[in-house]
Amino acid sequence: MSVQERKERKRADRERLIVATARELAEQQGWDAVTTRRLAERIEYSQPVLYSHFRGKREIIGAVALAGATEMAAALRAAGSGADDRRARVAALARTYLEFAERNPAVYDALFQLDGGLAFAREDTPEPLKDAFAALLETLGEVAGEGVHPGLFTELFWSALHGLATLTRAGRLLPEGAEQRLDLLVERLAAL
Amino acid sequence: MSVQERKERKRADRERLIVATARELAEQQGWDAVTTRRLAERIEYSQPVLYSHFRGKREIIGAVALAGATEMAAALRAAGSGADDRRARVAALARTYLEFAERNPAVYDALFQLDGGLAFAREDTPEPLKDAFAALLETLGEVAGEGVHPGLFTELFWSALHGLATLTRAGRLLPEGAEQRLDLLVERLAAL
DNA sequence: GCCTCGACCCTAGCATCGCTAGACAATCGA
DNA sequence: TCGATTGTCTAGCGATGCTAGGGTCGAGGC
Repeated sequence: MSVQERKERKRADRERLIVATARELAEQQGWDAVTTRRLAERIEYSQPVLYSHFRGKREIIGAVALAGATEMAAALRAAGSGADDRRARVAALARTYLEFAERNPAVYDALFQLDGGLAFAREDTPEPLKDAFAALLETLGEVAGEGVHPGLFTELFWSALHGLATLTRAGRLLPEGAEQRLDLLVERLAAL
Repeated sequence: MSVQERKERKRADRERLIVATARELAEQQGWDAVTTRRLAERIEYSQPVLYSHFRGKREIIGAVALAGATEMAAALRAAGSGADDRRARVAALARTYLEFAERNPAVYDALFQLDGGLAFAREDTPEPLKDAFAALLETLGEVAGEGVHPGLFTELFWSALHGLATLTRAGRLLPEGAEQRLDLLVERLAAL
């Protein structure tokens, strides 16, 4: 069985390599540059190998998204840990979210802009995605305010963050006002 | 000169036909289905004709976006006119925005998701885009609150709307809570 | 130690994409 | 009426996602 195991390990390694390479390429040159040919060349295999791991490009994007979600959840949890009062915690959370989006645009796109074939807001939603939302909920749930459903409030706050992230990166909002918009968001939306 | 004029008129007609057809096709089957071949076939001309009007597919998307922006601005202005108090006006504005996004997903994508080669938040931003933002500003500016820059507040509110629109349509948010999220947004963000 | 068989991977190719060159036809001005 | 210009089409280029089919190489039985 050792032979079998070794093979499986190599396969798993290669799959991780594919995902990591796709992410790297996407961050460097954008998702448009992530073609199956280029990706295959970078991992030093032929194209069909990709299709032995994933159904198609969509699934590769989905895999990058899942890996990114795990990372994002961790970052969001780390953000609030240092702060003492709720206001600072919420502000840190929001700032961390926007920073993550800015520093990992390709991953952010894979998560929320592109079609990675992932299910959202459902029973069969992959665990990392649920967990990332849970990370938001942990901090935001306690500033939802009297009689407001924590989940619903988190969805709204998240939407605002998502809007800021995407519009800023697409050049629809100038980066200059970013800090002020963030302050205003926390000030108004959170029930402190 | 009449001959010249007739030609120019025909050209302009055809250009409008291209934009309208692209929009129609995109709304029916999504932007992926809007290929230069299919579009050419629908307008009953060959592909190169498209390139005599537009530099490429990007510009066609941009043209659809501009037409949509004009329409959106009109819808947003009409939204607030009926309401008497500021709260109702803001709520109507937000509802109209989200409805427009839901009913014209392809146009909304052309405006804010896809690359139509348009300049935003700059001097040379096309008039329709500026005007759509101005329509938001007219209603939202007066609920920005004491000492808050109206433009900045509008940007934030817009971001929230944009986040709600895109996340809902992408299946990231369930439509069930839409009404409550909208109410909460208006309640919290606007200084009434 | 050899030989068979199956897992693995690559070459080659398909349909489709955005875009363009060059030939052809129609129309205008002289 | 003829030449030139304008307009349009056919055909094709490179690139895309994806797949079929053949070949290679190593594991396991004798």
